[in-house]
Amino acid sequence: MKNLTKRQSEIFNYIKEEIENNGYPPTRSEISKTFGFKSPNAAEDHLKALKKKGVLDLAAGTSRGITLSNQSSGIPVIGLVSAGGPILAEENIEKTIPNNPGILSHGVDFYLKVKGDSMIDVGIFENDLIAINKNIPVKKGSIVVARINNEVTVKTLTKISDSQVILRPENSSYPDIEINPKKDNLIFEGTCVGLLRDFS
Amino acid sequence: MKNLTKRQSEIFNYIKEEIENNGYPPTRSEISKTFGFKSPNAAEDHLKALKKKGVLDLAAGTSRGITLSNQSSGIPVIGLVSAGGPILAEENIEKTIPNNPGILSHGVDFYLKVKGDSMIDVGIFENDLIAINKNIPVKKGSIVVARINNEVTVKTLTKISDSQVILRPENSSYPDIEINPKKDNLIFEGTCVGLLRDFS
DNA sequence: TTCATAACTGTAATTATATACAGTAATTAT
DNA sequence: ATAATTACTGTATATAATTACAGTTATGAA
Repeated sequence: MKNLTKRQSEIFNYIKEEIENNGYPPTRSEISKTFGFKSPNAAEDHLKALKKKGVLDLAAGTSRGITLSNQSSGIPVIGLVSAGGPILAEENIEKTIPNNPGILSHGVDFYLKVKGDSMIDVGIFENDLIAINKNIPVKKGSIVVARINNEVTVKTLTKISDSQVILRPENSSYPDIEINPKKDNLIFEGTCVGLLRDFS
Repeated sequence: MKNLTKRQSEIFNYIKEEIENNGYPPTRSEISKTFGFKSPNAAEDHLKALKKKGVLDLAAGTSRGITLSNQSSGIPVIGLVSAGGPILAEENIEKTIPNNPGILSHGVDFYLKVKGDSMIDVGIFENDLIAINKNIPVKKGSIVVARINNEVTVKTLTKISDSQVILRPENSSYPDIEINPKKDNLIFEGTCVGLLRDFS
């Protein structure tokens, strides 16, 4: 995603939503009407810019011939997170899978491939994909993706205060993790909103 | 689905595939070209028929204004199965959720909402949705949806022969179920190919 | 037998849509 | 300082697309 401008993001998201809601992409006129453009050419220019940046494709001479490119229509699956850097950095993205609006009650920003057996008591197994929303405020009882001193882990958040955070593995063989957020570097990467398992 | 004719099914499936492949529905001309119609009106007639039968909707005056109706674009979620009758009967369908091609490696014919805790050792919990494919031949080791004397259950198939079938609950508190297919009425409704859990 | 439905051909007209060209103004990169 | 990019207005036009009307032929139901 080659940094869209603010305006380009707005246009792009609108197109995405239209496809989701109507089942087909908007025309230049519809885009113009929505954003108050007085000329359909404003929309045309935006489409060309978005195409140039690789987030969509245009079929020439075709009404509503807008297709979102794979990278932009899919949701990234994060495998192993390399230390440092943001979780959604290119090198962490194992693949992308199609967006599936309407299946889960919350939006999904990315999927995380589960490593280890620390959450088996709540039915989260190795290699399951857990759906993560970055924007839901983390709260007690939620299953969260936390980064503790640059190590990423999935646990149940059982206590959260200024001086102490407790993360519980849902597996009786593992002890709780107690963190002092003033001493340790703790970042919440998101909340688990769903789970996907593929029996292949 | 009010029994489409053979031809109508062909047209309908074509439209479905086009949307999936291109990201937007076909025009009357494109439909006509694909099926060899010499008049775009042949396509128009078909679209009207398909609309009348409730499987799609048409936006007037809108190019490519074809949307698949929910029932036809979604995959049924089966809640409690009433005794007798086919599993996909109207009264068993709790809701439908959007199709999500590309997420699971196998096709999904329906989702079954899990009742009980008999499969928790393999991470299948109450209220999870398990994705079922009706056409994969059941085999040893698969998690299957079986109907035994009209009762529907989800278990691991551990033995299958002419004289004996063993279904194993994945929970040490429950004993294996041994069935004599010659005596008991055993039907395999499908194989579990995936799992979906919504943390709401 | 007659009527409705299905599955088309053929023509035509309105309107929906893509898209080029010529500008303007502000911002950002070189 | 200059060029490129962003974000538009305004006009125009070819063509893409919907959709109505008038038929034909075959099939199955009332």
